[in-house]
Amino acid sequence: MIEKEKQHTIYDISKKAGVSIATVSRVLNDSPKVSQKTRERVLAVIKESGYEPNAYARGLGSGSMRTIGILCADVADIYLANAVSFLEKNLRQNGFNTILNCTGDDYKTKVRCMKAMEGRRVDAVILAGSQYIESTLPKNQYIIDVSRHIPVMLLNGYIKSDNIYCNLSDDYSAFYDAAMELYQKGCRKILFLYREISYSRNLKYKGYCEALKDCQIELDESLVLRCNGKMEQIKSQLITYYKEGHEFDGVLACDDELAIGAMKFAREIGIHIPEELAVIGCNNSVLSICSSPELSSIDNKCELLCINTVSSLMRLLEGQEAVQKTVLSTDYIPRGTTKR
Amino acid sequence: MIEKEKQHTIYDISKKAGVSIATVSRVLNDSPKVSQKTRERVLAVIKESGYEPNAYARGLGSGSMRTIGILCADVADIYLANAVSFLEKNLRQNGFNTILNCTGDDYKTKVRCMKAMEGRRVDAVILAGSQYIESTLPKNQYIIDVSRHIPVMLLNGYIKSDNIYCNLSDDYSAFYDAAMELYQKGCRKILFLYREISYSRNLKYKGYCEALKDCQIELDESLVLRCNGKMEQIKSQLITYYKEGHEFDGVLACDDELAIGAMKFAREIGIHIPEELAVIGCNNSVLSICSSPELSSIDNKCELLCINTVSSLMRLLEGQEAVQKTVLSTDYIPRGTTKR
DNA sequence: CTGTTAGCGCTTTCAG
DNA sequence: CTGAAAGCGCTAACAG
Repeated sequence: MIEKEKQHTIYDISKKAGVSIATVSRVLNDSPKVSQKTRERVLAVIKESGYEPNAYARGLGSGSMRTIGILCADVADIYLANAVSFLEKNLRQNGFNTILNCTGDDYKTKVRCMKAMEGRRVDAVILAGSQYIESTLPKNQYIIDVSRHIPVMLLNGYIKSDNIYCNLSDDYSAFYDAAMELYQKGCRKILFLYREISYSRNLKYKGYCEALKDCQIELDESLVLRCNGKMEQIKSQLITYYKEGHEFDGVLACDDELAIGAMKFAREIGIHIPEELAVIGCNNSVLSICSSPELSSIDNKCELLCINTVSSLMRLLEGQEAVQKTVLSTDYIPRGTTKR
Repeated sequence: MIEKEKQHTIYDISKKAGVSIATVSRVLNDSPKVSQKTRERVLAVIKESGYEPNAYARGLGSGSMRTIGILCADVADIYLANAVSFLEKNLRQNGFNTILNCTGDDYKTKVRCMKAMEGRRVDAVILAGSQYIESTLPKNQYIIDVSRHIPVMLLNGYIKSDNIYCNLSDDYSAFYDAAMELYQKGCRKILFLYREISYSRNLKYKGYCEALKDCQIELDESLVLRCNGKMEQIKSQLITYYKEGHEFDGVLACDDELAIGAMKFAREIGIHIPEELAVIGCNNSVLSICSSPELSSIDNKCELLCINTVSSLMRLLEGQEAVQKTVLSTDYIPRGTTKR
């Protein structure tokens, strides 16, 4: 273990440049009230010594370390990975760093991480993914608590409360339209696949139900199936389900992995896609173009959602107003699994 | 915009609990020299008021905010997303938060982000992915500079220098073996697909070359192809390449997406996989099981790499020694694209 | 334009 | 076991 070299402070710089620390601070913060000459001298010293201002001290002094907290269930999830990537890059362009927490689905962990973000005095927190919205109001209190201090941005979640700002994709319409699409392709028994109950899942489900209703198909609850785990498990779960005697000619899945799991099930059983079974996924992830036939999916405009979120946030942080709820419409991307 | 509620400080707590701030601080840091009674009283006040200690101030006082910086090219990349997910969860279990920067491939941005991490006085930085190692030594100076202050952990990169610790998968052997596998399946013209030149890519390439040599196949440089972009672009790039008259009966790709791009090319042209063309990818990502046939791939033990990295780091931060270079062997995962 | 100085909220000796 | 007080490195009035 080598000896840590001590890092320079503003005092070192001020001494070397022959000015006060205030002047150095002004230079660091691009204050206009520094003469060109002084500024240059200070900058030269800074460059030469490789000085980086201590962010803690800056944060303490100014009340902000220009940091945003992002919570997501797991960045290993493709959709969330994309979201975090867009968010982080956007935030950094605006001069903010991001602290990331992958909280998983455990409620206690979510709450703990959220509280910890407060301790770190982040300037705002972004909750990415609808997993953060609990079905009962009191369980959402942990979000509202934080919003009393700093803005909370929800990505694909909605809570109506002060200082909470929501950007979501129109999952309801997306699934209404997708179910309609399947109906028009001739499907009459449409399997609805989901993972966890979540705010977003419920909207999707409602869209699905409403479409069935409008097509005068009675809702068959046995066609609403919850799946867990990775591809292989999804597949085998469906095989079991099928062998129990359930029949279906269409699949509407809450994410692309579920949809591909269904395709793998079909291949194993010998059901033809799209002739005997049409499939629509969601998120329009890279997975959808890996399979063959390629998977029809729903593009929920992740990037746009993220851009909106960051720009709202920047506005808020500058003391301006922002819209509390923005719903973005989605695009249906037809591919091979619905071709007939 | 609502009024930000002012957050509690250690003074509020000390006043309410009728003790000095030093005592509160001791309670916060689990110091043994506080009487049980006092501790309980203080804890009660803390809980009741929802107080969270200010991390900046803590960092300033103690010299550490228990934060690790992670740089990666892009978390939207499946492999890196997995790595970041494993790293973050592991770090948090050890009481560390992580600041994430998706730097992209631009050298200047990498350097800037690395310097910024110093300013934030992170306790260490982890460079995830071999994109951070430049081919010429002076360009790696920016990494060495930081390592003078804090440990730098490389994931899939190697620089021999003090206070830099490297965990890598054995890409050389992985690709040597994979090329051998293709040879044994009868391939004689093996296309090597890569994206950027990187430390890892070079090892893979060496493995490929060495295997060819041992099989007494002369290296055909026209079979070493650099691809860019997403699946569609990879596919069309290969179509062009093929139409230019290049022939090959095997593909060895530096990541799964490239491999699947090759599969899509083959499907479009009408080349049968695996009969006429065998394909091996790398990373054993979820993509490899989405395609049909499923893609043979190389499992490079991402999780193990991350666990090792974090545990080395924790050891270092406690002042203990750690191994400077650890190479993990990989697993070849045979699937449908190499079945003959 | 520049310097002085009082915090920011916590940690950490040093006394008691 | 507990408290007082000196920093930690920077920001932001306030004076000049």
